[in-house]
Amino acid sequence: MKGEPYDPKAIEDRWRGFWREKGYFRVDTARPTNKFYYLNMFPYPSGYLHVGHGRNYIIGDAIVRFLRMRGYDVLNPMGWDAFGLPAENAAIERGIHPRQWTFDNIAYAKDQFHAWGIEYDWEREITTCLPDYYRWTQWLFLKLYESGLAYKKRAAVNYCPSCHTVLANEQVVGGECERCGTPPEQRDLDQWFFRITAYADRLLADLADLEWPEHVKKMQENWIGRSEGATVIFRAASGDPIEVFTTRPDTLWGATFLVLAPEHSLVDRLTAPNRRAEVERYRKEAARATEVERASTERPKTGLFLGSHALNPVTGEPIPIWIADYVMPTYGTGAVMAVPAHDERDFQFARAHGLPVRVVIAAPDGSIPDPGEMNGALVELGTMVSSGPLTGTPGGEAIARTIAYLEEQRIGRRTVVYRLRDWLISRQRYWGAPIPIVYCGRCGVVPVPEEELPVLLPDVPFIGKMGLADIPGYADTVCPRCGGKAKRDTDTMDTFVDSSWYFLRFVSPHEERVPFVTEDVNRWLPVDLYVGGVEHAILHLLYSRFITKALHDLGYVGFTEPFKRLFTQGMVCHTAYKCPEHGWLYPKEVDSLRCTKCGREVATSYFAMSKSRRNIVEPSDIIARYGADTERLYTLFMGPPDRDIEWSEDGIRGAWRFLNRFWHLVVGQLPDLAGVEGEPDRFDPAGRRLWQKLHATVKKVTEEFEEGLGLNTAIAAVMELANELGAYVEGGEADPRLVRRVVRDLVLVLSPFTPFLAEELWHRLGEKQPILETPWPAYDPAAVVGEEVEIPVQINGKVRARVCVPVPVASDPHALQEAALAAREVQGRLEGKEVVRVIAVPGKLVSIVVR
RNA sequence: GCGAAGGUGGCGGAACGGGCAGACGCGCUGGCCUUAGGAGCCAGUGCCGCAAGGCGUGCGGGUUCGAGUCCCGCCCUUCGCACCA
Repeated sequence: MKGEPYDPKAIEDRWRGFWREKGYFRVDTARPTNKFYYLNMFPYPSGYLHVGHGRNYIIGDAIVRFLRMRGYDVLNPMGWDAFGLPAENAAIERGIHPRQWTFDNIAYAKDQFHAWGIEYDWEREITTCLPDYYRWTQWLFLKLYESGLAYKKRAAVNYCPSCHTVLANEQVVGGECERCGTPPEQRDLDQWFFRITAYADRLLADLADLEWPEHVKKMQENWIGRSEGATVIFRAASGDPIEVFTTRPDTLWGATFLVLAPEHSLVDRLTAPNRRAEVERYRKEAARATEVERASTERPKTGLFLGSHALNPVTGEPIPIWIADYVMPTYGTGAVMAVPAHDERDFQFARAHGLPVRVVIAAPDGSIPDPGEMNGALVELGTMVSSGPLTGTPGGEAIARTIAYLEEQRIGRRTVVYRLRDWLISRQRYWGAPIPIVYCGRCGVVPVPEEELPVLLPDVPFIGKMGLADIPGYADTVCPRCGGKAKRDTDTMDTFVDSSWYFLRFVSPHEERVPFVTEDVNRWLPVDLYVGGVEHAILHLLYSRFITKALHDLGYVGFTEPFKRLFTQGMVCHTAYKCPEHGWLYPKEVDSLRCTKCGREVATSYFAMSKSRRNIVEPSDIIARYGADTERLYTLFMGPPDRDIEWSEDGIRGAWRFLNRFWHLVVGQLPDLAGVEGEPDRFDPAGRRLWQKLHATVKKVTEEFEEGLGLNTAIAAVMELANELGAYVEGGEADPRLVRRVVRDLVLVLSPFTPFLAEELWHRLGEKQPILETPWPAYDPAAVVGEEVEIPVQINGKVRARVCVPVPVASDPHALQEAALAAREVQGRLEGKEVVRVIAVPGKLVSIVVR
């Protein structure tokens, strides 16, 4: 290859500083004319960012550059989710303070963004671990406290013994601690909760209006888990009322026993004296079983009779009361009425323990099965039988009429139950925002007055795993109300509280009197496009929605949803090597698929990049070899942004080669383009094809940015155009005005993907106005269509010929049909055949059926 | 078990509301250039076949002039949820 070589290092060093100097990524939030709030989920600063993290921000930077060229005032801020356990754990390992570890990482990550050509308005930077931010996290806590949405209660909570702290329900994933994989223990502790359940119905209903991926909405819907049914009151022989929740009140006449969770508060009172020892033993075992064991469907249903009875409120019959660990203490009322004939779990339980089965719903065919013969529950709705006054009620009305009956008889009521639990936010760790509460012997629980915020994290040398309770003197304070001696709450808040409102702070990050200015956030939010990983589908996204709604109800914001449109990008996977003896290996520890330490064969597999699997690719290596533009282009090209993709060394070379070809193509044309002005107006056939391709390409790229975000195909389209331009200039007789126009537009449409290369070539083309001040190229829909189209002709369903016809002919069915039938190739094929039918689809094809 | 997404060349992946399957890129093959190549350039590349032609989008049916795309019945993968009463 002749000519000046493509030197990404020199080019990238030249332009990186330029964009920052020009302040292209700053926006005046006070006076937007055409606002767009683009937001990437902010990173947790845990060491350096790898190319997988890069994907998120590269997608964002490309979109933001596009939007700027389209004339939007784009707010595209960045910050750091800087509190949290990993910082403490890393600090313990390295013997340094979490603050230092965090700020070192932040400094490094900022350099990485800069190297990638990803620019933000760093004057808007938010760091959640700084007092000027967490002061407002504490303010948020106080507002929720004042309105009754933050409360403290003693409850059985998940405690992670490895992380030394309690966890929210959402942070127990598949029965394990979300962070470290340890199964949490149940502990009875006094903890702070946010009353997210008060918003369950709205969190569910408002999903409908969000432009979010369906599966993410579904996950939230499942998590909230609404079910409709009835509460029914049974009365124990002791006189105690036992409330149960059921979605099938119509089966009440078939309830032949009750089952309580072992933790149910009435178990003590309902246990017969002679069964007490056994019951205690069972309860202990249930408490010991992990959540996963207990929730396993495989497990046989164990249970124990308490030795007492309750009355079925509609039949008046005494039925036995059992406890069983398949009944969850936290769902519904923690007690169920068992209807073995019509519920699969109850059926299994009844069969296992010899309990009676009574059929009260007819089978779909109208028959009434013999309970002794049944080998499964009859769960479909059906006509009620043997059900006292409601006997004969058809399945469609059964539930509603039973509820009406229960309400009339005052033995039950319509009830809606949610699976969602209140959000447990206390954490017994150091690196978080202290809970701004004081406990006074005289005044009780006293919130720290707003004007005394922030309650500062004590600045102490970091000596290991500890919470604020371990720091001498921290808890000692005076009561803000009476001035007497008092103790501070020694817990910090879940870091998801920090991130549940940061998108508000970005609009006015330096505001010192309030966390955000209502008028300003109302102008900028909801976020127009929020991009991040699907791993936050429930946690962060649900919490943020809740906090937004709460702030709305308190009058602080005028909107009820934080993120109008959500896009979840896929993860970047890479080969991981595992030696049977030495565990995960770095690629350099593997030679010919054998471990260099022990020579044993290693297992290879693909996983999302992570430090623990030692399969990350470092951006600095890639940038040193190929430049940031190549990494950016490859990252976007290798697959659809919402899907997981596999990083490949060969693939990145493809991107590198394309940029080299493009560079040489454009640089090679520069001498011919000097002084060329004006738009092309007359075309030869090759020129006409190129002209059409140009408009089609601009259209394609524009639409991908505006709609589906299929940036991989947008890049493919740009490559096609570049290839065609190459062929056109090779072909001789090139019109310099056309070449100039195509080169210009190519550089512009490529600029969101490879901004350095684009800016350099743009400059060399003699353009005075930097790319980010230049409008995105327009396309002419008429030119996209072109003047002639090739129409395939099918004979009996197979493509046998192609005809080239002018557009007006192609769009007229009759003319198209005639043109196709007249074509020589077609004629030859039709000889001796009878044409049965001809279908001409304008602009698409002609299909001929022959016999 | 329930729900969602997906299954297309050797690989990553294209294909707007039924209308040319395999765009773009990787890899591979052949050639050119080079002292050299993990560089570059040119050509080829779904499969079978010398060819004409035939076969091809997980499997089996169906609708249609025409199906990767729609319908019915399965299989597999991934991800959620999972004794939720």
